[in-house]
Amino acid sequence: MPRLASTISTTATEPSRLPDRIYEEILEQIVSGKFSVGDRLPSENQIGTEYKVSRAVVREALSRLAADGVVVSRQGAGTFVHRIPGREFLRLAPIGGIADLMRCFEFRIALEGEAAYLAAQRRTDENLAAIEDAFKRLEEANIAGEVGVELDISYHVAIARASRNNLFMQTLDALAVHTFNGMNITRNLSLTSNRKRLVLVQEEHRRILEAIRVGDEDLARREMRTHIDNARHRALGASVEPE
Amino acid sequence: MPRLASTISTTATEPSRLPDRIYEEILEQIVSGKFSVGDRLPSENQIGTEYKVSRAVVREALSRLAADGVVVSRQGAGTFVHRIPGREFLRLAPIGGIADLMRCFEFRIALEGEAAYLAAQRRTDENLAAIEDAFKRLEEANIAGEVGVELDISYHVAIARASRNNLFMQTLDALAVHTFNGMNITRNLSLTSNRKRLVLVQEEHRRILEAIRVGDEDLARREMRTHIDNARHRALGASVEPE
DNA sequence: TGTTTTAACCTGTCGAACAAGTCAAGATCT
DNA sequence: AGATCTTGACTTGTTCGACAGGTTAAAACA
Repeated sequence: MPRLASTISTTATEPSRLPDRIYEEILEQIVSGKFSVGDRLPSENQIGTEYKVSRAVVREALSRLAADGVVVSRQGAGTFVHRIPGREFLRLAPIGGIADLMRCFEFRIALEGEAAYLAAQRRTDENLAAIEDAFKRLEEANIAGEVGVELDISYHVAIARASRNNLFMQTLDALAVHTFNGMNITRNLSLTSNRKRLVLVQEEHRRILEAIRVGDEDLARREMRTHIDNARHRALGASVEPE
Repeated sequence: MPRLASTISTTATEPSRLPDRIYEEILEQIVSGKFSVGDRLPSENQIGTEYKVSRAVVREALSRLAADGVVVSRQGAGTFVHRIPGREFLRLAPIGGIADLMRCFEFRIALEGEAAYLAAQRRTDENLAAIEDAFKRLEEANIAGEVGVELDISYHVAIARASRNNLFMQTLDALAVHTFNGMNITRNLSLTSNRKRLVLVQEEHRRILEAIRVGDEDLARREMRTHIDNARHRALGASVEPE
């Protein structure tokens, strides 16, 4: 049975009420993987001793975690981990052939279009810097003549992150293999058949980035949807017509 | 200054822990309009006296309401109403509080809007019949004064199915499980008190259904997005601007 | 060996006490 | 007379101890 850490975090953003601190400490321990679903937490008295707070404070924190569905308490037995937030809520079945790939593009148009909209609305300077960094790395891969699929994914993930809604991030993660295949096709073909195409793709990336930079939400959404729709056509043009 | 009601609800579905009961009682009072934003609640001791519970129980309940953003407590001054959620909030019993609920709504607007678009484009006669069946069942539940979360989900799932893209289905299915896992379904009864709202929601459902029937893709998307956005506002209600 | 009992431990609740903070009324100053 | 300061009552935040009700594993019993 893992023990909770024995000191309260001293980061500058910690809340001022003790129950709020203990809530976040315990939550962090659970999210970071120290406990699995079904594991029993230390007793209220033990937590109070470790963190040098009274049992009432611990109870408030645990009460909130219970309300969040993260733990369940059973009188006499203890408090158990019930659900770990932030863990992936979605696992997608493996895709089949071309038709599935097309469906994946279609899904990404909805998902990433909206993520770009929210990114334009909410991005922080850090978020923007991460997108710019990914864009720059893509630029370098283009110049070096490398495929850069993973860099392309990084660019898209940075935008999903800037949406500041983890559901978008997690869904994109679940789509990773599907996304990889789609990007792999389009970037390989662009490399081998037409360098002009890479320039075009990067221009689309640049347009999305600019819309997010200036905070034009509708434009960001539109540019992202167009970009993925174009990618769909690029992949489609390279393959046999689907059923 | 209005006083809280002096008895604990005796409905069959009340939670078993006292702090949970007090939480719901106070929340119900706030949602039902007994307090306005900025109003001060009775003191902890007063609430404890009225409900015949100890102050520790009251504190746990208020701590949760504070975490939901519904109240703010100032040491020495009292506890004040900060935000009044809509009635829908009572039903949804957000896991992780208001912020998580908002993220979920946001995500659904993106995905279900697009699913409705594709459903309008692609639905078969069978798909349409399934949506109509779900709609009819919702109608019957409304007439009978029952509220079926599962029926509502069924309606939305039937539309996602008509998109004929399994990624939408899988994702919304996972989201429903994620949202309702551990959800407190005990507040369904609160919804029966507002028939006007049920009529309004069902009209929105009907509009989506019609758009899908006639194959108007953009209208279907728009109506679905509006429907979920409205649901968001019904849940979150009027509020003081967040920090 | 299977069943029952028991003791240690756990969460749920209560109540008292003290610390820190708020705020309005009264006292004091200009 | 108006502005400022002081004070006391009240409030929330936290600690502590006690008891009630429940769990569970070990010990006792048949």
